[in-house]
Amino acid sequence: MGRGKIEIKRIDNSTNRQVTFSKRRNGIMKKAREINVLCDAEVSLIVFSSTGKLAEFISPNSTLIKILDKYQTTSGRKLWDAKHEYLKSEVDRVKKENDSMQIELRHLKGEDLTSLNPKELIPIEEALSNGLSRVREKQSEVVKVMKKNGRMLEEENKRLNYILLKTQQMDIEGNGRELENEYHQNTRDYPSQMPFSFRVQPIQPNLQENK
Amino acid sequence: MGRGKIEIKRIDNSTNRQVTFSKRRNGIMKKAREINVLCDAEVSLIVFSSTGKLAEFISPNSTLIKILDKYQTTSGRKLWDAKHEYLKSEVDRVKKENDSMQIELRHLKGEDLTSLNPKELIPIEEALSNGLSRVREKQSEVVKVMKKNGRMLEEENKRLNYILLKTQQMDIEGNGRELENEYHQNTRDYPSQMPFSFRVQPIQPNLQENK
DNA sequence: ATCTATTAATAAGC
DNA sequence: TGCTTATTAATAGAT
Repeated sequence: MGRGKIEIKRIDNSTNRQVTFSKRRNGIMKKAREINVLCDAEVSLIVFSSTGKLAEFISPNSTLIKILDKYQTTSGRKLWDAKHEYLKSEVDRVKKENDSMQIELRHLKGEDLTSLNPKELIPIEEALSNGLSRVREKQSEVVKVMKKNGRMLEEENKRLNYILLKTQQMDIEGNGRELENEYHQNTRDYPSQMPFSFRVQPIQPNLQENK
Repeated sequence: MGRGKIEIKRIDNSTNRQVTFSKRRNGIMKKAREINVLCDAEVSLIVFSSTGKLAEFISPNSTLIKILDKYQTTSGRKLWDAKHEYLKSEVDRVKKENDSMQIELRHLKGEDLTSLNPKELIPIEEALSNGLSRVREKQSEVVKVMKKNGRMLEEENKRLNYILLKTQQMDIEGNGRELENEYHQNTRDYPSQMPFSFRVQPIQPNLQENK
C-alpha cells in the first residue's frame, strides 16, 4: 500500500526505518483502538522502537494489569513471581471460604433450598431451631436484667412518690381514702416503656384495707 | 476499506462483530509482525475477544516478561508492585467479607450473642424464624412428594383395609370400641420418618366419650 | 509534515 | 470459518 510494494524484512536505511516506524506505529495504534471499539475486544499493545521509544495502547475500559492477569489464567503462562502466586492462591482460598459461607448463610435464610435433598434439610432445620432457641434464651436474659433494673427502679420510684404524697397529704388532711385515688392516678400518668408483659402490675391496692 | 465505510463504534450484531473481530485480529497481528520485522521494533500485542478468546503477538526475539520489564522501567509505571499491592488489598477485602459473614453465621447459630444489645437480637430472631419456616415449608413440600410417591398411599391403603375390615366386623358384631384400639395399634407399628412438627396428630381420642 | 499513487485491508455477501 | 470483490484505508516514496 504505497507507491511500490515492499518486502517484509528489516529496513536497512535507518532514517527510512524510523519514518516507516512512525507511520506504522500510528497505523497499528489506530487498528488497536478500532478493534477495541468495534468488537468490544480487550487490547494491550506495547511497542518499542529500535531506539527504545515506547508507544502503547491499552483498552480504556481495562488496565494492563487486568489484561495480564487474564492473560496468565487464559494462557497458563506465569508472569508474576512466587510471591504473587502465593497471594493469588490466598485470594482464591479465601474466596472459596467465602462462597461456602455464602451458601450456608443462604440455606439458613431459607434460600436456594431446591438443590437440597430431604436429608440435607435436617441439619439446617436443627441449626435454625438451635439458633432460635439460643437467641430467645438470650432475649429472656436481657429481659430479666431489664426487669431487675427497670421494674425495681420504677416501682421504687412510684412507691417513693406515693409515700411522699401520702406524707404531704396526711400532714394537711389526715385522710387515707383520697390517697388511694391519687396513687392510682399517678401510676396511669407514667406509662411504662417496657413491653406489655413486663409492665408493672399495680401494687396490691388493698393495703389500706389492712389498716 | 470494504464494500462500504463503517463508523468506528461497537458493532451491535453479535455475529457480525465476531466476523469483523476475526478479520481485524488477523489484520492487526500481521501489522504487529510487520512493524516488528520492518522496523526492528519490540512488540507485545495481546487481544481478548469479547468471548474471552486470547490472541497474541510477541516479538519472537524477545519475551513478554522482558517487554514488560522494559515497559516498567521506561514508563515508570509499576506492574509487579502494583500487582502485589492489588492482591494484598484483594485478600484484605475478601477476608473482611469473610469475617462479617462468619459473625453473621455465628449469630444465627446463637453464638457470641453477649456482645449484642436487645435491638440487635431482633433481626437475628426474625431471620431465624423466617429461615426456619422456609426450611419447614420445603420439608412439607418434600413430604407431599413422598406422599405422592407411595409412603402415604401405603398408609392410606392400610387405613382403607382397616376400615374395610371394621365394616365387615361391624356387620358381624356391631361393636365399635374394639376397632379403635386396633386402629391405634396399627398406626403405632409404622412410625413416621417425618420431623416432629409434621407427624400426624392422633385423631381426637375422645370420640367415644361423646357417645 | 504533506501529498498521492499504489497496495493492503476489509465490509458485505455467499 | 473461507472465498470473492468492490470499496475504503494505509502507507511508500517523493517533496
